[in-house]
Amino acid sequence: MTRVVNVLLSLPINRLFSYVVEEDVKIAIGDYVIVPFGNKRFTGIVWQYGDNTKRILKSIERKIDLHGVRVKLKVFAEWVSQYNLMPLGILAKMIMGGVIKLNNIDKLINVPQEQKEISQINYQLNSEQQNASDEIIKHLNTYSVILLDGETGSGKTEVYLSVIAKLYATDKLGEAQVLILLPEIILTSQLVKRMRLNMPENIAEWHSALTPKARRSSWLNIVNGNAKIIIGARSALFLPYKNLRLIIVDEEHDASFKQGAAYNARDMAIILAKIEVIPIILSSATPLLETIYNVKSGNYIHVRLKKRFSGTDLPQIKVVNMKNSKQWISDELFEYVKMTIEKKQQVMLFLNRRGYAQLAMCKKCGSKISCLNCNIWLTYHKKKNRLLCHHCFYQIKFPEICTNCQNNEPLFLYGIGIERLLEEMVQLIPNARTAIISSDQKSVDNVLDLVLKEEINIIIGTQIIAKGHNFPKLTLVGIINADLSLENSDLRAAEKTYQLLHQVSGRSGRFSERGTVIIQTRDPSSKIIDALQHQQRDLFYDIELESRRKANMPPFSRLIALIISGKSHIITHKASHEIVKNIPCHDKLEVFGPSPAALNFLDGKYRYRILLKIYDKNSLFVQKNLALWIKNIPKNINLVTDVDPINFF
DNA sequence: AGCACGCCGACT
DNA sequence: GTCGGCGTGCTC
Ligand SMILES: [Zn+2]
Ligand SMILES: [Zn+2]
Repeated sequence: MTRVVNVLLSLPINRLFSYVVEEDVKIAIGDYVIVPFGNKRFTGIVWQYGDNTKRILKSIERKIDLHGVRVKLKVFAEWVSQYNLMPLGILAKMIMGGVIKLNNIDKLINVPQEQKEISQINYQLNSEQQNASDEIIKHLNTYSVILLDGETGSGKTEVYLSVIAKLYATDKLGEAQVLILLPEIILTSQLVKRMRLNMPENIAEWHSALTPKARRSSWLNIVNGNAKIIIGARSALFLPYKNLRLIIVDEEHDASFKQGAAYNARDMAIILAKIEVIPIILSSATPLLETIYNVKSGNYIHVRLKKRFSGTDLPQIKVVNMKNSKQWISDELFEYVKMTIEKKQQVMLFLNRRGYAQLAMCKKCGSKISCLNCNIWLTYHKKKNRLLCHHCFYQIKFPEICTNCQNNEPLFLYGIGIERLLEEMVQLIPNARTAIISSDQKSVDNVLDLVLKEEINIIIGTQIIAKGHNFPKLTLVGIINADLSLENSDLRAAEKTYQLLHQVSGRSGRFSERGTVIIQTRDPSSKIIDALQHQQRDLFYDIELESRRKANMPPFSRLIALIISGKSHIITHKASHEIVKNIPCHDKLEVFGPSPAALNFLDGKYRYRILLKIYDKNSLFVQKNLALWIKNIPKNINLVTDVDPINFF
């Protein structure tokens, strides 16, 4: 009898391919194999046993002699694929970590596997850390979600180390592995350095920027169990751990855990913990609203980690009403900046808008210059003297005459971006030494260096300066437009503003004297601003939760967004309606749309959006039936699904 | 994802 | 005439 197996290839295909296993070949589920595919060869994972079909099958070329994928990881991969509506093959690729490739198989299987010694973990806990650690340790033997609720400066790393030490002490086989998931690549190297002091031989780093050699070494050590602590970015979730016993999600509120329409790594980490029946620690000083909701519902365990010297360094928060103001920088902010600089201290100004001006408009005919591919205005960048589209790559030289009416007066520049903010600051304060930290910069290290050397006294940024840095001289933070983040169609806009303020408060004057935060807003009486100003965290969460409850938004429902796009407006519009028509009535499902997407024309394509609201917590009704609903839409229509979306572009 | 196949516009 | 653009379909 010929044996047949179904193999998962690391291609973006949501199906398996059947192969014959030759008589003398030993193959088990989970094995890595090389197979012929088309006129090429590929690596894949034996996913299940198959039946002999009528079709003539090719044979498995050979098995790669490595420890195969465990059943629980397969279950996890299948769940992630189904829930997030992504092809299973993508998960094969992430499991293999870009390491199992045809040209380097021998570098994987012929390496001597020396067993590395496990070093003693050294740590010191203060009483607050000890309490938190004791509380977490109670839950180490089963699936549980623990919120470690504490400030950045409260020494969470020490708590992690103590919990990890306890885990190893109770692990008889000495195989336990711990995954620490971080939101951004830049953060990994800091923590890796810190952890290597403790366990020089047993730390593995994982993220997309590793060199092929480092990647291979980390992957092998994760598979063979030499790596005990794995510090990684989101893709580290899918690696074939030998014996994963604990997951720690650091800064669980961070938006980087979900990238665009892709899976949410923080949420998937919880699923992995559930499948592996292991504990997961979510750590943050400003937890997600959803996390707080789950704490209140008794689903998550709440462990508080208090800061030792809290109270003394809370900044003073001043709210400035900009409602009828014609200026970008209020008199209050100006006075404070001037004062701070005179005292030889540093200022940070935050404005989430790149470029110089939001749009350019003709003074005579009022025509505004927009992108040819997208339905948005072009942003003026003064340094380049160009108008750029922030949603595609379109850009033009700044025109000297209006293309609409040939008027040769200079175009009027409307709105403010960080370049213009910098210019105004320099005009207002002659001895300002400024630097920009913008989200389109590749590295901020040189700027941070200048800040630390005090060669800069005003930092202007679109984002909060790289985490994990302390600036003792930074005593004033100004938020130029607090309303901006509340209006950009983001489910977590209010939360993000709160997080920003919190980080900023922690940043400002952490050491020497009391810092000041100035918030400029057009709506100073809003409840959110009020809760922020008085740092009433519980009040903030209560207000936000109540507004979510009223709007039936998450965590009181779950969302799935469908973005339908195509080059023809009519066909795209028609296809969107067709999809909605195909969705059956269901008492736990509400359908909104189709409506033109917030970006209704992007990159040369018309875009419509359908929003599905699901009231059943665990139902996969949409995931299971979507293929049926979209079966008949034309081939030239593109569909993107965003499960649990956070922004609504 | 690749890669082949095929159909239409524009250029020697 | 044919060269090459990409839209479409298939890979066990
Ligand atoms: Zn004009
Ligand atoms: Zn554009």
